[in-house]
Amino acid sequence: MREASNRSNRRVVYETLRRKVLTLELPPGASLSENELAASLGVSRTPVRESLILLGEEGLVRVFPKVGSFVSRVDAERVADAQFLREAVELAAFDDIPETLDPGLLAELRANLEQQRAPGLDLEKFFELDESFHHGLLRLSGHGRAWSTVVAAKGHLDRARRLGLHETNGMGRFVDEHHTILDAVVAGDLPSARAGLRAHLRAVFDDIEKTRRRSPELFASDDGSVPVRRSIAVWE
Amino acid sequence: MREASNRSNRRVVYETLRRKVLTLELPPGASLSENELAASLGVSRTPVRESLILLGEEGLVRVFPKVGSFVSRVDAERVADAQFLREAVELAAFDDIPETLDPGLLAELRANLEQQRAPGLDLEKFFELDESFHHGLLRLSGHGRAWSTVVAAKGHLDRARRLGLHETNGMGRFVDEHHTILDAVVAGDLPSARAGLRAHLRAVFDDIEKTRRRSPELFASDDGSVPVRRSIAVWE
DNA sequence: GTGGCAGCACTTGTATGTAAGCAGCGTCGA
DNA sequence: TCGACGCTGCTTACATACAAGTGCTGCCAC
Repeated sequence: MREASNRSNRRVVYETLRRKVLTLELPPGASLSENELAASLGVSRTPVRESLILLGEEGLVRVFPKVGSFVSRVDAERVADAQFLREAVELAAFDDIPETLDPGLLAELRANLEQQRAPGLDLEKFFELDESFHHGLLRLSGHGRAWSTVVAAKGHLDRARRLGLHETNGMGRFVDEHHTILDAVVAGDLPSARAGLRAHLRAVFDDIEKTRRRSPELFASDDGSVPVRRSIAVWE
Repeated sequence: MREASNRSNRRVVYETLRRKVLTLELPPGASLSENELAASLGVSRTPVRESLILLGEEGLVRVFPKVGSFVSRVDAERVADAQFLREAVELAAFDDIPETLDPGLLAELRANLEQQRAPGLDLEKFFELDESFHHGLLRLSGHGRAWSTVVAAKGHLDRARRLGLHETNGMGRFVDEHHTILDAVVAGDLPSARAGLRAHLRAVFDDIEKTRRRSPELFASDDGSVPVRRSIAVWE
Protein backbone atom coordinates (compact mmCIF):
# COMPACT_ATOMS: atom_id res chain seq x y z
CA MET A 1 0.00 0.00 0.00
CA ARG A 2 1.59 3.16 -1.15
CA GLU A 3 0.12 5.55 1.34
CA ALA A 4 1.34 9.14 1.17
CA SER A 5 4.92 8.19 1.81
CA ASN A 6 5.93 8.95 5.36
CA ARG A 7 9.41 9.24 3.99
CA SER A 8 8.74 12.27 1.91
CA ASN A 9 11.14 15.08 2.50
CA ARG A 10 8.40 17.38 3.64
CA ARG A 11 7.21 14.90 6.28
CA VAL A 12 10.70 14.51 7.68
CA VAL A 13 11.30 18.25 7.84
CA TYR A 14 7.87 18.90 9.35
CA GLU A 15 8.29 16.31 12.06
CA THR A 16 11.80 17.43 12.83
CA LEU A 17 10.82 21.06 13.20
CA ARG A 18 7.68 20.25 15.17
CA ARG A 19 9.61 18.12 17.61
CA LYS A 20 12.23 20.81 18.08
CA VAL A 21 9.58 23.43 18.72
CA LEU A 22 7.65 21.30 21.19
CA THR A 23 10.76 20.27 23.10
CA LEU A 24 11.84 23.91 23.23
CA GLU A 25 15.05 23.01 21.43
CA LEU A 26 13.82 25.81 19.21
CA PRO A 27 12.71 28.30 21.86
CA PRO A 28 9.86 30.79 21.49
CA GLY A 29 10.97 33.70 19.34
CA ALA A 30 13.66 31.76 17.50
CA SER A 31 14.12 32.80 13.89
CA LEU A 32 13.29 30.20 11.26
CA SER A 33 14.74 31.35 7.97
CA GLU A 34 13.65 29.17 5.08
CA ASN A 35 17.07 29.45 3.52
CA GLU A 36 18.98 28.62 6.68
CA LEU A 37 16.77 25.66 7.52
CA ALA A 38 16.97 24.35 3.98
CA ALA A 39 20.76 24.54 4.03
CA SER A 40 21.12 22.96 7.45
CA LEU A 41 18.67 20.17 6.67
CA GLY A 42 20.16 19.52 3.28
CA VAL A 43 16.99 20.10 1.28
CA SER A 44 15.59 22.89 -0.84
CA ARG A 45 13.35 25.67 0.36
CA THR A 46 10.20 23.93 -0.89
CA PRO A 47 9.72 21.24 1.77
CA VAL A 48 10.92 23.64 4.45
CA ARG A 49 8.48 26.29 3.39
CA GLU A 50 5.60 23.82 3.23
CA SER A 51 6.43 22.62 6.73
CA LEU A 52 6.50 26.17 8.06
CA ILE A 53 3.07 26.79 6.56
CA LEU A 54 1.70 23.71 8.33
CA LEU A 55 3.31 24.71 11.62
CA GLY A 56 1.86 28.16 11.11
CA GLU A 57 -1.62 26.68 10.83
CA GLU A 58 -1.01 24.85 14.09
CA GLY A 59 -0.02 28.11 15.73
CA LEU A 60 3.47 26.95 16.57
CA VAL A 61 5.13 29.29 14.11
CA ARG A 62 4.30 32.81 13.02
CA VAL A 63 5.08 33.83 9.47
CA PHE A 64 5.47 37.53 8.74
CA PRO A 65 5.43 38.07 4.98
CA LYS A 66 8.66 39.52 3.65
CA VAL A 67 10.03 39.78 7.19
CA GLY A 68 10.62 36.35 8.60
CA SER A 69 9.28 33.30 10.39
CA PHE A 70 9.58 32.77 14.11
CA VAL A 71 8.69 30.20 16.71
CA SER A 72 5.58 31.60 18.35
CA ARG A 73 5.65 32.62 21.97
CA VAL A 74 3.70 30.45 24.37
CA ASP A 75 0.32 32.11 24.38
CA ALA A 76 -1.59 31.78 27.66
CA GLU A 77 -4.90 32.04 25.86
CA ARG A 78 -4.05 29.24 23.49
CA VAL A 79 -2.86 27.14 26.40
CA ALA A 80 -6.23 27.64 28.09
CA ASP A 81 -8.07 26.85 24.87
CA ALA A 82 -6.18 23.60 24.45
CA GLN A 83 -6.78 22.68 28.07
CA PHE A 84 -10.49 23.25 27.64
CA LEU A 85 -10.61 21.20 24.47
CA ARG A 86 -8.69 18.21 25.75
CA GLU A 87 -10.63 18.12 28.99
CA ALA A 88 -13.91 18.24 27.10
CA VAL A 89 -12.86 15.44 24.77
CA GLU A 90 -11.26 13.14 27.32
CA LEU A 91 -14.15 13.46 29.76
CA ALA A 92 -16.77 12.97 27.07
CA ALA A 93 -15.03 9.80 26.00
CA PHE A 94 -15.73 8.29 29.43
CA ASP A 95 -19.44 8.44 28.57
CA ASP A 96 -18.83 5.82 25.92
CA ILE A 97 -16.64 3.37 27.83
CA PRO A 98 -17.92 -0.13 27.01
CA GLU A 99 -18.98 -2.65 29.66
CA THR A 100 -16.04 -4.93 29.01
CA LEU A 101 -12.74 -3.34 28.16
CA ASP A 102 -10.48 -4.48 25.35
CA PRO A 103 -8.02 -6.80 27.14
CA GLY A 104 -5.12 -6.15 24.79
CA LEU A 105 -5.52 -2.42 25.10
CA LEU A 106 -5.76 -2.71 28.85
CA ALA A 107 -2.54 -4.68 29.00
CA GLU A 108 -0.91 -2.03 26.87
CA LEU A 109 -2.01 0.69 29.26
CA ARG A 110 -0.75 -1.23 32.27
CA ALA A 111 2.59 -1.81 30.60
CA ASN A 112 2.74 1.88 29.85
CA LEU A 113 2.14 2.77 33.49
CA GLU A 114 4.81 0.29 34.49
CA GLN A 115 7.29 2.16 32.34
CA GLN A 116 6.22 5.45 33.86
CA ARG A 117 7.41 4.06 37.18
CA ALA A 118 10.85 3.22 35.82
CA PRO A 119 13.57 4.85 37.91
CA GLY A 120 15.45 7.77 36.41
CA LEU A 121 12.88 8.27 33.71
CA ASP A 122 13.92 10.74 31.07
CA LEU A 123 11.63 13.75 30.76
CA GLU A 124 11.01 13.38 27.05
CA LYS A 125 10.34 9.69 27.50
CA PHE A 126 7.82 10.54 30.20
CA PHE A 127 6.00 12.91 27.87
CA GLU A 128 5.92 10.21 25.25
CA LEU A 129 4.41 7.72 27.69
CA ASP A 130 1.98 10.32 28.97
CA GLU A 131 0.78 11.02 25.44
CA SER A 132 0.38 7.36 24.75
CA PHE A 133 -1.52 6.82 28.00
CA HIS A 134 -4.05 9.53 27.35
CA HIS A 135 -4.45 8.39 23.78
CA GLY A 136 -5.06 4.91 25.12
CA LEU A 137 -7.80 6.14 27.41
CA LEU A 138 -9.57 7.55 24.37
CA ARG A 139 -9.13 4.30 22.49
CA LEU A 140 -10.81 2.44 25.35
CA SER A 141 -14.04 4.17 24.43
CA GLY A 142 -13.52 3.84 20.70
CA HIS A 143 -12.63 7.48 20.20
CA GLY A 144 -8.96 7.06 19.55
CA ARG A 145 -9.09 8.92 16.28
CA ALA A 146 -10.18 12.11 18.00
CA TRP A 147 -6.75 12.24 19.60
CA SER A 148 -5.10 13.58 16.48
CA THR A 149 -7.28 16.68 16.61
CA VAL A 150 -6.42 17.18 20.25
CA VAL A 151 -2.75 16.77 19.45
CA ALA A 152 -2.92 19.32 16.68
CA ALA A 153 -4.55 21.84 19.01
CA LYS A 154 -2.43 21.42 22.10
CA GLY A 155 1.01 22.46 20.91
CA HIS A 156 1.06 25.52 23.14
CA LEU A 157 -0.12 23.44 26.08
CA ASP A 158 2.70 20.97 25.60
CA ARG A 159 5.34 23.64 25.49
CA ALA A 160 3.92 25.18 28.64
CA ARG A 161 3.97 21.80 30.37
CA ARG A 162 7.59 21.35 29.51
CA LEU A 163 8.44 24.72 30.93
CA GLY A 164 6.53 23.78 34.08
CA LEU A 165 8.12 20.41 34.58
CA HIS A 166 11.56 21.80 34.02
CA GLU A 167 10.92 24.04 36.97
CA THR A 168 8.99 21.79 39.33
CA ASN A 169 10.40 18.37 38.53
CA GLY A 170 7.19 16.84 39.76
CA MET A 171 6.17 14.18 37.37
CA GLY A 172 5.87 11.47 40.04
CA ARG A 173 2.56 12.81 41.20
CA PHE A 174 1.14 12.72 37.70
CA VAL A 175 2.13 9.07 37.38
CA ASP A 176 0.24 8.27 40.58
CA GLU A 177 -2.82 9.99 39.19
CA HIS A 178 -2.57 7.96 36.01
CA HIS A 179 -2.72 4.79 38.09
CA THR A 180 -5.69 6.02 40.10
CA ILE A 181 -7.63 6.92 36.96
CA LEU A 182 -7.02 3.64 35.20
CA ASP A 183 -7.90 1.67 38.34
CA ALA A 184 -11.21 3.52 38.59
CA VAL A 185 -11.98 2.78 34.95
CA VAL A 186 -11.20 -0.90 35.38
CA ALA A 187 -13.34 -1.03 38.53
CA GLY A 188 -16.20 0.39 36.49
CA ASP A 189 -16.34 3.42 38.76
CA LEU A 190 -16.80 6.02 36.07
CA PRO A 191 -17.70 8.92 38.36
CA SER A 192 -14.41 8.48 40.17
CA ALA A 193 -12.57 8.09 36.90
CA ARG A 194 -14.12 11.29 35.61
CA ALA A 195 -13.32 13.20 38.76
CA GLY A 196 -9.80 11.84 38.82
CA LEU A 197 -9.13 12.71 35.20
CA ARG A 198 -10.54 16.18 35.57
CA ALA A 199 -8.44 16.80 38.66
CA HIS A 200 -5.41 15.42 36.87
CA LEU A 201 -5.80 17.66 33.85
CA ARG A 202 -6.58 20.67 36.02
CA ALA A 203 -3.49 20.00 38.13
CA VAL A 204 -1.36 20.08 35.02
CA PHE A 205 -2.98 23.33 34.06
CA ASP A 206 -2.53 24.87 37.50
CA ASP A 207 1.10 23.86 37.37
CA ILE A 208 1.43 25.74 34.14
CA GLU A 209 -0.24 28.78 35.64
CA LYS A 210 2.24 28.75 38.49
CA THR A 211 5.08 28.69 36.02
CA ARG A 212 3.49 31.53 34.13
CA ARG A 213 3.33 33.73 37.19
CA ARG A 214 6.92 32.93 38.00
CA SER A 215 8.30 33.41 34.49
CA PRO A 216 5.86 35.62 32.62
CA GLU A 217 8.41 36.51 29.98
CA LEU A 218 8.16 33.01 28.55
CA PHE A 219 4.46 33.48 28.01
CA ALA A 220 4.34 36.94 26.49
CA SER A 221 1.31 36.80 24.25
CA ASP A 222 1.74 37.01 20.52
CA ASP A 223 0.44 40.44 19.62
CA GLY A 224 1.59 40.40 16.03
CA SER A 225 4.89 42.12 16.57
CA VAL A 226 8.08 40.54 15.39
CA PRO A 227 9.98 38.98 18.27
CA VAL A 228 12.97 40.93 19.44
CA ARG A 229 16.19 39.11 18.95
CA ARG A 230 17.38 38.39 22.45
CA SER A 231 18.20 35.11 24.08
CA ILE A 232 15.99 33.94 26.89
CA ALA A 233 16.94 31.23 29.33
CA VAL A 234 14.56 28.38 28.68
CA TRP A 235 15.62 25.91 31.28
CA GLU A 236 18.14 25.31 34.08
CA MET B 1 -0.44 38.52 -11.52
CA ARG B 2 -1.03 41.79 -9.71
CA GLU B 3 -2.78 41.42 -6.39
CA ALA B 4 -3.89 44.73 -4.97
CA SER B 5 -5.14 42.65 -2.09
CA ASN B 6 -3.06 42.16 1.02
CA ARG B 7 -4.39 38.62 1.11
CA SER B 8 -1.92 36.23 -0.38
CA ASN B 9 -2.76 34.17 -3.42
CA ARG B 10 -2.43 31.06 -1.32
CA ARG B 11 -5.11 32.21 1.10
CA VAL B 12 -7.50 33.03 -1.72
CA VAL B 13 -6.94 29.71 -3.44
CA TYR B 14 -7.22 27.79 -0.18
CA GLU B 15 -10.48 29.39 0.80
CA THR B 16 -11.92 29.02 -2.66
CA LEU B 17 -11.11 25.34 -2.85
CA ARG B 18 -12.26 24.67 0.69
CA ARG B 19 -15.59 26.33 0.06
CA LYS B 20 -16.09 24.39 -3.14
CA VAL B 21 -15.31 21.12 -1.41
CA LEU B 22 -17.60 21.79 1.55
CA THR B 23 -20.50 22.92 -0.63
CA LEU B 24 -20.01 19.81 -2.79
CA GLU B 25 -19.45 22.03 -5.81
CA LEU B 26 -16.36 19.85 -5.99
CA PRO B 27 -17.90 16.46 -5.27
CA PRO B 28 -16.16 13.56 -3.50
CA GLY B 29 -13.76 11.88 -5.88
CA ALA B 30 -13.27 14.90 -8.09
CA SER B 31 -9.79 15.22 -9.55
CA LEU B 32 -7.74 18.21 -8.45
CA SER B 33 -4.80 18.60 -10.78
CA GLU B 34 -2.32 21.27 -9.70
CA ASN B 35 -1.84 22.33 -13.28
CA GLU B 36 -5.51 22.55 -14.12
CA LEU B 37 -6.38 24.43 -10.96
CA ALA B 38 -3.49 26.82 -11.41
CA ALA B 39 -4.56 27.58 -14.96
CA SER B 40 -8.23 28.00 -14.11
CA LEU B 41 -7.50 30.18 -11.09
CA GLY B 42 -4.93 32.26 -12.91
CA VAL B 43 -2.03 31.58 -10.55
CA SER B 44 1.03 29.39 -10.58
CA ARG B 45 1.19 25.89 -9.20
CA THR B 46 2.83 26.98 -5.97
CA PRO B 47 -0.14 28.50 -4.12
CA VAL B 48 -2.37 25.76 -5.48
CA ARG B 49 -0.04 23.06 -4.27
CA GLU B 50 0.29 24.64 -0.83
CA SER B 51 -3.49 24.84 -0.56
CA LEU B 52 -3.89 21.20 -1.50
CA ILE B 53 -1.40 20.25 1.21
CA LEU B 54 -3.42 22.16 3.80
CA LEU B 55 -6.68 20.61 2.63
CA GLY B 56 -4.96 17.25 2.77
CA GLU B 57 -4.10 17.82 6.42
CA GLU B 58 -7.75 18.62 7.06
CA GLY B 59 -8.74 15.37 5.42
CA LEU B 60 -10.78 17.04 2.73
CA VAL B 61 -8.38 16.10 -0.04
CA ARG B 62 -6.28 13.02 -0.58
CA VAL B 63 -2.95 13.42 -2.29
CA PHE B 64 -1.46 10.35 -3.94
CA PRO B 65 2.18 11.06 -4.76
CA LYS B 66 2.90 10.92 -8.47
CA VAL B 67 -0.68 9.90 -9.16
CA GLY B 68 -3.04 12.72 -8.41
CA SER B 69 -5.08 14.64 -5.86
CA PHE B 70 -8.76 14.01 -5.29
CA VAL B 71 -11.55 15.34 -3.15
CA SER B 72 -11.85 12.73 -0.40
CA ARG B 73 -14.98 10.67 -0.11
CA VAL B 74 -17.17 11.40 2.85
CA ASP B 75 -15.83 9.04 5.46
CA ALA B 76 -18.43 7.80 7.95
CA GLU B 77 -15.78 7.30 10.62
CA ARG B 78 -14.53 10.85 10.28
CA VAL B 79 -18.08 12.12 10.41
CA ALA B 80 -18.60 10.26 13.67
CA ASP B 81 -15.30 11.56 15.04
CA ALA B 82 -16.26 15.13 14.26
CA GLN B 83 -19.68 14.65 15.79
CA PHE B 84 -18.11 13.33 18.98
CA LEU B 85 -15.65 16.19 19.14
CA ARG B 86 -18.13 18.97 18.56
CA GLU B 87 -20.62 17.53 21.00
CA ALA B 88 -17.95 17.21 23.65
CA VAL B 89 -16.79 20.77 23.15
CA GLU B 90 -20.16 22.45 22.89
CA LEU B 91 -21.56 20.64 25.91
CA ALA B 92 -18.46 21.29 28.00
CA ALA B 93 -18.76 24.97 27.21
CA PHE B 94 -22.10 25.08 28.99
CA ASP B 95 -20.27 24.27 32.22
CA ASP B 96 -18.64 27.69 32.00
CA ILE B 97 -21.64 29.85 31.12
CA PRO B 98 -21.42 32.98 33.28
CA GLU B 99 -24.22 34.14 35.58
CA THR B 100 -24.99 37.18 33.46
CA LEU B 101 -24.70 36.83 29.73
CA ASP B 102 -23.00 39.35 27.49
CA PRO B 103 -25.92 41.52 26.29
CA GLY B 104 -24.35 42.40 22.95
CA LEU B 105 -23.60 38.80 22.16
CA LEU B 106 -27.09 37.79 23.19
CA ALA B 107 -28.60 40.37 20.87
CA GLU B 108 -26.40 39.06 18.11
CA LEU B 109 -27.64 35.53 18.68
CA ARG B 110 -31.26 36.62 18.70
CA ALA B 111 -30.78 38.54 15.47
CA ASN B 112 -29.19 35.44 14.00
CA LEU B 113 -32.19 33.31 14.96
CA GLU B 114 -34.46 35.92 13.46
CA GLN B 115 -32.67 35.54 10.15
CA GLN B 116 -32.96 31.77 10.35
CA ARG B 117 -36.72 32.28 10.33
CA ALA B 118 -36.61 34.35 7.16
CA PRO B 119 -38.86 32.89 4.48
CA GLY B 120 -37.26 31.21 1.52
CA LEU B 121 -33.92 30.97 3.23
CA ASP B 122 -31.13 29.83 0.97
CA LEU B 123 -29.48 26.62 2.07
CA GLU B 124 -25.94 27.97 2.09
CA LYS B 125 -27.11 31.02 3.99
CA PHE B 126 -28.71 28.73 6.55
CA PHE B 127 -25.45 26.87 7.04
CA GLU B 128 -23.68 30.16 7.50
CA LEU B 129 -26.17 31.25 10.16
CA ASP B 130 -26.02 27.84 11.81
CA GLU B 131 -22.24 28.04 12.04
CA SER B 132 -22.43 31.51 13.47
CA PHE B 133 -25.05 30.46 16.01
CA HIS B 134 -23.06 27.55 17.37
CA HIS B 135 -19.93 29.66 17.44
CA GLY B 136 -21.89 32.26 19.37
CA LEU B 137 -22.97 29.68 21.96
CA LEU B 138 -19.30 28.93 22.57
CA ARG B 139 -18.50 32.61 22.87
CA LEU B 140 -21.16 32.97 25.56
CA SER B 141 -18.97 30.86 27.82
CA GLY B 142 -15.74 32.51 26.74
CA HIS B 143 -14.59 29.56 24.66
CA GLY B 144 -15.11 31.10 21.26
CA ARG B 145 -11.58 30.42 20.18
CA ALA B 146 -12.06 26.67 20.48
CA TRP B 147 -14.45 26.92 17.56
CA SER B 148 -11.67 27.11 15.01
CA THR B 149 -10.42 23.70 16.06
CA VAL B 150 -13.90 22.28 15.76
CA VAL B 151 -14.27 23.84 12.34
CA ALA B 152 -11.01 22.36 11.16
CA ALA B 153 -12.09 18.92 12.31
CA LYS B 154 -15.62 18.83 11.02
CA GLY B 155 -15.22 19.12 7.28
CA HIS B 156 -16.54 15.63 6.66
CA LEU B 157 -19.47 16.29 8.99
CA ASP B 158 -20.40 19.42 7.08
CA ARG B 159 -20.38 17.68 3.75
CA ALA B 160 -22.52 14.90 5.16
CA ARG B 161 -24.99 17.43 6.53
CA ARG B 162 -25.30 19.05 3.16
CA LEU B 163 -26.02 15.72 1.55
CA GLY B 164 -28.65 15.07 4.21
CA LEU B 165 -30.39 18.40 3.93
CA HIS B 166 -30.49 18.18 0.18
CA GLU B 167 -32.47 15.01 0.60
CA THR B 168 -34.70 15.82 3.55
CA ASN B 169 -35.19 19.55 3.18
CA GLY B 170 -35.88 19.74 6.88
CA MET B 171 -34.00 22.68 8.26
CA GLY B 172 -37.07 24.21 9.90
CA ARG B 173 -36.90 21.77 12.74
CA PHE B 174 -33.28 22.64 13.44
CA VAL B 175 -34.20 26.30 13.63
CA ASP B 176 -36.84 25.51 16.25
CA GLU B 177 -34.27 23.61 18.27
CA HIS B 178 -31.91 26.57 18.10
CA HIS B 179 -34.61 28.74 19.65
CA THR B 180 -35.34 26.22 22.38
CA ILE B 181 -31.68 25.92 23.31
CA LEU B 182 -31.05 29.64 23.47
CA ASP B 183 -34.21 30.19 25.51
CA ALA B 184 -33.06 27.60 28.03
CA VAL B 185 -29.66 29.25 28.31
CA VAL B 186 -31.20 32.66 28.85
CA ALA B 187 -33.57 31.21 31.46
CA GLY B 188 -30.55 29.85 33.28
CA ASP B 189 -31.83 26.31 32.87
CA LEU B 190 -28.56 24.70 31.95
CA PRO B 191 -29.70 21.08 32.27
CA SER B 192 -32.40 21.73 29.70
CA ALA B 193 -29.99 23.61 27.52
CA ARG B 194 -27.54 20.71 27.67
CA ALA B 195 -30.20 18.15 26.88
CA GLY B 196 -31.56 20.27 24.08
CA LEU B 197 -28.18 20.83 22.51
CA ARG B 198 -27.23 17.18 22.76
CA ALA B 199 -30.53 16.15 21.18
CA HIS B 200 -30.05 18.76 18.48
CA LEU B 201 -26.58 17.59 17.56
CA ARG B 202 -27.61 13.95 17.71
CA ALA B 203 -30.59 14.66 15.46
CA VAL B 204 -28.26 16.15 12.89
CA PHE B 205 -26.11 13.07 13.17
CA ASP B 206 -29.04 10.69 12.88
CA ASP B 207 -30.17 12.56 9.82
CA ILE B 208 -26.78 11.96 8.30
CA GLU B 209 -26.97 8.29 9.14
CA LYS B 210 -30.29 8.04 7.39
CA THR B 211 -28.80 9.61 4.31
CA ARG B 212 -25.91 7.23 4.51
CA ARG B 213 -28.16 4.23 4.51
CA ARG B 214 -30.07 5.61 1.59
CA SER B 215 -27.09 6.64 -0.51
CA PRO B 216 -24.13 4.61 0.71
CA GLU B 217 -22.13 5.27 -2.44
CA LEU B 218 -21.62 8.86 -1.35
CA PHE B 219 -19.99 7.67 1.84
CA ALA B 220 -17.70 4.94 0.58
CA SER B 221 -14.87 5.08 3.06
CA ASP B 222 -11.46 6.13 1.87
CA ASP B 223 -9.44 2.96 1.79
CA GLY B 224 -6.42 4.35 0.03
CA SER B 225 -7.47 3.51 -3.48
CA VAL B 226 -7.63 6.15 -6.12
CA PRO B 227 -11.21 7.13 -6.85
CA VAL B 228 -12.62 5.73 -10.03
CA ARG B 229 -13.57 8.38 -12.48
CA ARG B 230 -17.32 8.14 -12.69
CA SER B 231 -19.90 10.81 -12.18
CA ILE B 232 -22.10 10.49 -9.14
CA ALA B 233 -25.30 12.40 -8.62
CA VAL B 234 -24.70 14.64 -5.67
CA TRP B 235 -28.06 16.21 -5.25
CA GLU B 236 -31.52 16.29 -6.81
C1' DG C 1 26.83 64.77 17.31
C1' DT C 2 22.73 63.95 14.92
C1' DG C 3 18.86 63.59 11.62
C1' DG C 4 17.64 61.84 7.36
C1' DC C 5 17.98 59.23 3.45
C1' DA C 6 19.74 55.92 0.14
C1' DG C 7 21.04 51.46 -0.61
C1' DC C 8 21.86 46.88 0.59
C1' DA C 9 20.99 42.44 2.62
C1' DC C 10 17.68 39.36 3.67
C1' DT C 11 13.07 37.95 3.97
C1' DT C 12 8.88 35.45 2.12
C1' DG C 13 5.66 34.95 -2.16
C1' DT C 14 5.30 33.29 -6.64
C1' DA C 15 6.64 31.21 -11.02
C1' DT C 16 8.90 27.79 -13.46
C1' DG C 17 12.17 24.12 -14.46
C1' DT C 18 13.61 19.32 -13.49
C1' DA C 19 13.16 14.60 -11.66
C1' DA C 20 10.89 10.48 -10.98
C1' DG C 21 6.96 7.40 -10.68
C1' DC C 22 2.50 5.46 -11.85
C1' DA C 23 -1.34 4.15 -15.21
C1' DG C 24 -3.35 3.19 -19.27
C1' DC C 25 -2.98 1.81 -23.88
C1' DG C 26 -1.36 -0.22 -27.86
C1' DT C 27 1.56 -3.52 -29.79
C1' DC C 28 3.68 -7.76 -30.36
C1' DG C 29 4.46 -12.54 -29.61
C1' DA C 30 2.83 -17.04 -28.50
C1' DT D 1 -7.43 -14.89 -27.90
C1' DC D 2 -4.77 -13.34 -24.47
C1' DG D 3 -0.93 -11.99 -21.78
C1' DA D 4 3.45 -9.43 -21.37
C1' DC D 5 5.85 -5.32 -22.10
C1' DG D 6 7.35 -0.87 -23.28
C1' DC D 7 5.98 3.72 -24.62
C1' DT D 8 3.65 7.94 -23.62
C1' DG D 9 1.45 11.29 -21.11
C1' DC D 10 0.05 12.51 -17.03
C1' DT D 11 0.84 13.28 -12.05
C1' DT D 12 3.20 15.11 -7.76
C1' DA D 13 7.92 16.10 -5.31
C1' DC D 14 11.61 18.85 -5.24
C1' DA D 15 14.90 22.52 -6.79
C1' DT D 16 15.70 26.98 -8.30
C1' DA D 17 15.02 31.52 -10.35
C1' DC D 18 12.77 35.83 -9.89
C1' DA D 19 9.84 39.47 -7.71
C1' DA D 20 8.71 42.55 -4.26
C1' DG D 21 8.75 44.36 0.36
C1' DT D 22 11.10 45.42 4.95
C1' DG D 23 14.25 47.02 8.04
C1' DC D 24 18.93 47.79 9.25
C1' DT D 25 23.21 50.33 8.36
C1' DG D 26 26.19 53.43 7.26
C1' DC D 27 27.14 57.57 4.89
C1' DC D 28 26.45 62.44 4.35
C1' DA D 29 24.91 67.05 5.19
C1' DC D 30 24.45 70.24 8.66
